[in-house]
Amino acid sequence: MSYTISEAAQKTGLPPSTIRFYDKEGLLPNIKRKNGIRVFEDMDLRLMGLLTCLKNTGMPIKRIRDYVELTSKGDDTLQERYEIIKAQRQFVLDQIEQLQYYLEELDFKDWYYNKALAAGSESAINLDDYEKETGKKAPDDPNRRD
Amino acid sequence: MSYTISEAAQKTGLPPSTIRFYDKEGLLPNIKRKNGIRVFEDMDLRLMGLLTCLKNTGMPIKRIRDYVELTSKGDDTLQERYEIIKAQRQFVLDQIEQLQYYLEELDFKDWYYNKALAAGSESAINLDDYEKETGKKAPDDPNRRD
DNA sequence: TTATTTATTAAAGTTAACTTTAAGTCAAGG
DNA sequence: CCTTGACTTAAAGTTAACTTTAATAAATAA
Repeated sequence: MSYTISEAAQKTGLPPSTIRFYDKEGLLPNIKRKNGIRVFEDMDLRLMGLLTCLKNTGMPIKRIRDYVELTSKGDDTLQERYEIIKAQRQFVLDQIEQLQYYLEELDFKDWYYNKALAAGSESAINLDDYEKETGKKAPDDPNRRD
Repeated sequence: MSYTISEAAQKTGLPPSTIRFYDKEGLLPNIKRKNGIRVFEDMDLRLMGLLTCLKNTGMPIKRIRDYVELTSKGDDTLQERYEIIKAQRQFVLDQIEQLQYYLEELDFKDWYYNKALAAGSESAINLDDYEKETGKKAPDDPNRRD
């Protein structure tokens, strides 16, 4: 199945301008052309899915291009490509861990505002209650007056 | 306890230039000054911790400033601040979910390159093996030739 | 055939979040 | 007192990842 750029945009969720930008940056090698107009195949759409994965997990475009270029060089580059994927996988694991840490900070704030709203004032809050009520340790509260 | 900007930088992990930038952007209200020089208190450092949490979970600086400004307006703004925190908390949950989805794509790639390296070539890979070996569904592979 | 829509390019513009620079001020050690 | 290092500001510069513009060409509908 073949697609125009606007169909590819539809299918991938990327605007046509971004697809052209990625093409120009070398992220989409071997896109076919018919009278100068890009013709996308399913393989291209699947590649864009991988690009989106790498991009949305924080890989810079330069590095994505490196990966794509290695891919087109064939089996000689398997090890190098594997290292890139492994590193990115670990990077995602680290990000999840960090987000889970930040989530705890926000959980505390959620508790804090629930308490404050129930009492009508922040000044009524006893931070020790957080550990008593949730079993979790309260993170440092910016509003605490030392 | 009081700190200079470089001590605050040390403690928060933010460079002094960034702390000054945040101050200028209104993210650090009421920083004390002594002869024009900033004097940071523990409360300020804890606020910076919250800023880092909000920033690193994707909140734009403008919105962080809104939140900080509401905070300094007192109990009248509790509900509004709570909405911001609730939304950010949900945003973090969504991010974690998305990262877990992308992780599956990278898990597949990890499997793929292990197989390819063992066989010495990508062409030897049978994608059906992924589901057989891991019980997980293989995501679309960009290298598949339809 | 003509009009409209969709495609193309190169180049310039945008945005967020800093960072660097330059010129000057303050504080501490010798 | 003088030098050295840390602090100050405003303003300009940087970077990544796009987006917009303008001018043009190809495809599609009437």
